[in-house]
Amino acid sequence: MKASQIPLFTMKEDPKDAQVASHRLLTRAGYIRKQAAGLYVFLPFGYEVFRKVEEIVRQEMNRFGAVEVHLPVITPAELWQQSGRWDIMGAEMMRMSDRHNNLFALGPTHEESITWLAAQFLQSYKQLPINLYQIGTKYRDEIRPRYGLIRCREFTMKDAYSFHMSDESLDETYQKMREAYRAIFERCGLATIAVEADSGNMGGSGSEEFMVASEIGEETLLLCENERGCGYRSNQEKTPFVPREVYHSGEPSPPQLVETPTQKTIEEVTTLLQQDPTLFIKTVIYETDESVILAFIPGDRDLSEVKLKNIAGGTNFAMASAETIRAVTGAEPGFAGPANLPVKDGEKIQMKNAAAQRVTKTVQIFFDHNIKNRGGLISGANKTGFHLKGLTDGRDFQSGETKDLVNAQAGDICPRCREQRLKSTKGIEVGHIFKLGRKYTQSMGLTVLDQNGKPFVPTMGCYGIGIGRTVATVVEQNHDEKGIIWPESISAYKYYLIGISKTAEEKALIEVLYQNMIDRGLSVYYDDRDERPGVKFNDADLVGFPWQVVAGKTYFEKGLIELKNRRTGEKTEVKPQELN
RNA sequence: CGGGAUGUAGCGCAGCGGUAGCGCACCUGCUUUGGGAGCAGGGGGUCGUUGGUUCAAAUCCAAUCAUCCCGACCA
Repeated sequence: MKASQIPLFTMKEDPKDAQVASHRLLTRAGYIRKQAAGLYVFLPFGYEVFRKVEEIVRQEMNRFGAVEVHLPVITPAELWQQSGRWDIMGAEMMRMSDRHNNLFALGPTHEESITWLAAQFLQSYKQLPINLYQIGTKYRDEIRPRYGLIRCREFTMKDAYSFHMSDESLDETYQKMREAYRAIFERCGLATIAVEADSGNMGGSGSEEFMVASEIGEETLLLCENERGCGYRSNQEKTPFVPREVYHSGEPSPPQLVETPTQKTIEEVTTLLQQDPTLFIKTVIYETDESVILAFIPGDRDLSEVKLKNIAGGTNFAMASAETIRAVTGAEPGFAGPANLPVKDGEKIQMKNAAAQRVTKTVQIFFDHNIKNRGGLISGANKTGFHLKGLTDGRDFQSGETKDLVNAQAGDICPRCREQRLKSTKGIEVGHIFKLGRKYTQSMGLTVLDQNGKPFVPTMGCYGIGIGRTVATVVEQNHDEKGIIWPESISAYKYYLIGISKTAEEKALIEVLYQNMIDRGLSVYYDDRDERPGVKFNDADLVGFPWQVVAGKTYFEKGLIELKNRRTGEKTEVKPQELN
């Protein structure tokens, strides 16, 4: 292809709304263009790369036994209502209606759709296992689209869904998908880290995420430290908390009220009372449409919202409003604690919601493992302006069956080997594999007949890769101050041909060289613009094809071209026939 | 949705009550041609939108929309 056929869309200056390397460079080099927040046009080079990634994904999925289909982007509301996600998905799901006022959603994901499809033709255990996938457009009305292709509202995902008669069969496919994912990312030139992950609102049991280590990563990963480590890798959301040192009790004493008129945070109260934050009980209050949730955790640590949400369940999980806090503690926010709490676990209370309607919510109370059987603790007194000292589990409050509620962090003990410390790194999620279980097959009513002729509800797996995000993370990992450095496997073109000619005769010679390369089936982009050499060199570096071919003086004199490796900068003079 | 910031030519920006400007890009011509050329000429903007204040608004005020950054969702 020539510049006169596919123009370059390069820019000299960074667009001001692009913050991260991939967004900046993909825009400047003319691969993508933003049309609205989280909505991007793929320009010719960008679409070429996109299709290369897609093709690698397709090949590997096929190789590992998956079958490609294509599902509609517009999905009828009934499917979502059947699974119960029409309400749960909330504003993230873009909705629309047709001329008959039938409701639809622009599919943010396709579990319902594929399960509906499976129910159309799956009848017998003999048809299982089966793994169906598609490469399709998804719509998610993200609260905050960000970082160019990394977080879009319209994006392309390869999503695969497998159906099985047994957990063993699911496990087998799950392992195959894991291998396929490794192969895909490796072929794309991406270094990924597979970590244990939380399943989020997808439901199901096991799941792993494929992460690309990056400073702009939105996930925190915890890894078992160094070579002696056990290899444990997990998303912080999922990592069980194992404290570095056992939490000890404080001085035993009867409960004592202390005045803390303005001190609300743990930090303020520790300063006032001159006590270690580990002796505090931090109270965190959340609410859902159905319940008010109180969590009690060690004062020096942060609550894991994901863990709490998974334990508590419910819809529209969010921090409790000040009004709710007053309703359950009888005090202003900042003075809540487990002792003298006016409400009990499981109690139903009347309160007003944000729309000032009267609602009934159930109180749920959870204690972290590290509160159990301890004494001499300090916490809010459920009385505005006061805290309580000398609190003891079993006497002043009942921790009952405790939970893991705390976010693990770097420096904590590895929950698997229980020896090494964890270290942390930031990561971008490019792929995610789940063991989904029967959540969708059950709700969508998918059954097949088993060996005994009895109806059986198959179990499911699902496996996703963000195509555009993969492109973006490749750029995050492969660039320098001059531009992008594409791995050969997904570069739009292999060679960037720069002709430097002073006369029409010379230009004609380069044209012949280009034609020869094309005739030999080489992937080459010829910059035939009438620009000065410097302009072309800079654009070649910016768009980042792996090899630059310069045809100039040495070509006219000796018939040799200069071959430059974009990554290493290494230059050699070769005969054109040597290119492949 | 909360907190912060920004909307002026394709891109990056200045102007902050008195006729709309700069650099790059673009068009024409000449000269140039191995790391973002020079000269000369030229085209292009209802100053995000709506309303207000004023003799006069890009500029002041209000509302609204959009975009970006920081927090809760996800490939």
